[in-house]
Amino acid sequence: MLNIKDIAKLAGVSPATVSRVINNSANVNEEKRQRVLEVLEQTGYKPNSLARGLLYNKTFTLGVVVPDISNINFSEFVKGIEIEARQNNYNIILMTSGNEPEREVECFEILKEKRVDGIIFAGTILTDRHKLHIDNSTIPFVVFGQDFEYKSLISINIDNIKASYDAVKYLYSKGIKKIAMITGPLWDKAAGYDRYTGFLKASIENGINQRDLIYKEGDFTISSGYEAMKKILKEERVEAVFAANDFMALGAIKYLLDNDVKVPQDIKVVGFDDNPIAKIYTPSLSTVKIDFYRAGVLSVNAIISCINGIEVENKMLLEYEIIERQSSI
Amino acid sequence: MLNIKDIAKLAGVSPATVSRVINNSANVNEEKRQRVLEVLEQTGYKPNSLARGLLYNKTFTLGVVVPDISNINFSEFVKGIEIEARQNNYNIILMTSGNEPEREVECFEILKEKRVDGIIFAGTILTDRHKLHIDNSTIPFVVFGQDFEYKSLISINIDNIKASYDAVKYLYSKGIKKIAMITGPLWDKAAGYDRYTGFLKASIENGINQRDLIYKEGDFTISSGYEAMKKILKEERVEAVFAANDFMALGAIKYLLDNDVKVPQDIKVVGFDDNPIAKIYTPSLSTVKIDFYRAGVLSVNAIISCINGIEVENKMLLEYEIIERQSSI
DNA sequence: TTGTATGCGTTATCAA
DNA sequence: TTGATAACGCATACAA
Repeated sequence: MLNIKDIAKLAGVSPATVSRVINNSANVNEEKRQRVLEVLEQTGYKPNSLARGLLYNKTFTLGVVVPDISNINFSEFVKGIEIEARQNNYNIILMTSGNEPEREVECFEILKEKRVDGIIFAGTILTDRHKLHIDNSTIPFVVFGQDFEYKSLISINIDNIKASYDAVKYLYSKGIKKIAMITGPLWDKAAGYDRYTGFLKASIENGINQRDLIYKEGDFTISSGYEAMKKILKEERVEAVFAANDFMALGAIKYLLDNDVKVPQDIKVVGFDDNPIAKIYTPSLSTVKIDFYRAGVLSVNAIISCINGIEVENKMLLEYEIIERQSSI
Repeated sequence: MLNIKDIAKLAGVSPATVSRVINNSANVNEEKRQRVLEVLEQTGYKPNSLARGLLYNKTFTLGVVVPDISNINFSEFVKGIEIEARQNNYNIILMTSGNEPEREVECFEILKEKRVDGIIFAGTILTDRHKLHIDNSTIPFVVFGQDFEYKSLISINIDNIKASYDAVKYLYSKGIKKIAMITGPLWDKAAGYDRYTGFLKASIENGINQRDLIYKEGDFTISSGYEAMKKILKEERVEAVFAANDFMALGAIKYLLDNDVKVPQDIKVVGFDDNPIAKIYTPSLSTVKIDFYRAGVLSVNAIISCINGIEVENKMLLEYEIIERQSSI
C-alpha cells in the first residue's frame, strides 16, 4: 500500500508538504496543493491510522463488550453505539463475552492492547479481576445495565425497581387483586432481583402480606415462563401475571392458551423489554419498553466526554414506558 | 501507559530483552527472563498493537459491514464472525450501512485507513464506486448474501432459487394446487428476484401456466405481507401462500386470522428465514431455515485463508432446511 | 546471551 | 513556503 513518501515523490514535493495538504494546514503553495490533491485522488491514498495513532496516542476506536450480540436488546444497544460513534468519527471493536466473567476480562486485555480510547461494557457482575483491570487501566469505562457502585465508574442504567413497580401498579390500578410474578434469576441484581423488588414494593403498597406473595423464578427463556406459569396455576388462581421479560411472558401466555385460559379475559399478562415479538404476537403483549438504542447513544456520549476530559454525571437513568396492548386490556 | 523501555528499566535489562521475553524468543538468560516476567506481571503491561501493526503491516482486525445489526439475521451473522474471528486471534470493527451504497463505500474507506486485514461485506448492490474501491484495494473482500459475479470476489451465498423452489415444491407435494407468493422487491436480486424465480420454476413444473401465476410484491415488512394477502384474496381463492420472508408470512397470517380464514386448515403458509418469532407464533410458522451464524463462521475462515495467501473457493453456498410447523401441516 | 541501532508511516518542530 | 529530522513503541538485524 502506498505511503506518504510515495505520494510525495509522485507529486514532486516533500512528505511534509503532503501531510500539510492532507491536514488542511495553511501555508502551502496553491499550485503544489493542487498537484498533491491530484495525486491523492488518482492513487486513492489513505493515511495509515496506525502511524497516526502511535503518534497521537489515540485511535478513535471504542471497545464494546456485550454478552450476546444476537440478543435484540444488545443488538439495538450496539446499533445505537455504532451510529452515534460514527457521528463522532469513532469506530467500534465489538466483542462478545457470553456473560462469562473470564472472557470479559480477556476482552478488556485485548482492547487495552489495541489501545482503544474507551470501553463500553455491558455485563452482569463485577469480580475482583474486573476491578483490578479497571483500576490498573487508564482507559475510560462506561458500564451499562448494572449499577456496580464501584468508585466513580460511569454507569447507564434502567431503574429496574421503579419500572417494575410501575408495571405492577398499573395492573393493580385495573382493580386486580391477585398478581403473580415470574422473576428472572434472583442472583442477577438488575433484571432479576431489582425487578422482583419492584413487584414486592407495589404488592405491599396494595395491602398484600409479603408472605402471601406469589412468584416463581425463571431464567428468561420462553420455556421457563411456560413452566413457571404451570406451577403458579397449580398453586393459586391469579388474575394477572407480570414477567421479568417478554420471553417468559410469552411462555406464560402459551401455557394459558394451551389450557384454555383466556388472555386477557381470564388472566392478564405483562412482560418487560418490548421485544419486537410483543407487538406481533396474538394477543399482543403489554410490556415495559426500554430504549436500548438510546442507551447506546448515551453511552457513546458519556465515554467521548470522558475521553475529552469533560466532566460527566456518573449515574444516568434510562427512561422507560409502560405499553398497554391486548394482553392486559 | 507504560512502554517497553519502562519495563526494561524496571527489570534492569534492555528493551530488546523484554521483547524477547514477551515473544518467547529463545536465548534469554533464565534469571533475567524471570525478572522481566515479574515486572510484566506487576505492571500489567500490554504491548502497543499499533506499533506492532505498523511494523508487521498487519492488525489482526477484520472489518465487518452489514446493513443493520439489529436485524436478527445480521446479528446472528456477526455473532458467528466475532466468535470465529476471536478463535483465530482476530478482532472485528463493526460498521453498519443502513443499506445505503454511499455509506458502504465510506465504510470501506475508513476500514482501509484503519488497515484492517480483510473486509466482510453484506450488501445488496454493487455500484461502480464499490467496484472501484475493491479494485484499488489490496484488502481481501468476502461478500455475503449476493452473488455479484464480479471478478474473483469471494462470495458466500444462499441458493435462493433452489431454496425457494424446494419450499414451493414442498407445498405442491401436499396435494395443493393453487399457491400464491408474496415476494420481496424484485430489484433485490437475492431475496427478491431469486426467491420469486424459484417459485416460478416450481409452479411451471407443476403444470401452472406462467401467466396464471399469482403473486404480489411486498417489502419484507409485516404490514406489506398483510396488504399483499388482502390483495391476493380479493383476486383469487388460493390454498397456500409462500412468502419471501417470515415477517411478510406473519402479516399474511394476521390478515387471514382477522378475516376468519383458518391457518393451516383453509390456507397454508410458509415463510423464509426462520426468524425466532416463527417458532413462537400461534400457529407456529413453517419456513426455510438459513444458518446465518454459520455464514459468519464461513466468512471468517474464507477471509483468513485469503489473508494468509491460501487458495479458497470463491463461491460457497450455504445449506438450508425446510422446517415444517403448524402453519402448513 | 545481550544491547544498540534501524525502520515501520505519520506529523510537529525547527531551520532554511 | 518548504524540507529535513525527530519521535511515537515495537521487533529485528547486527555487533559485541
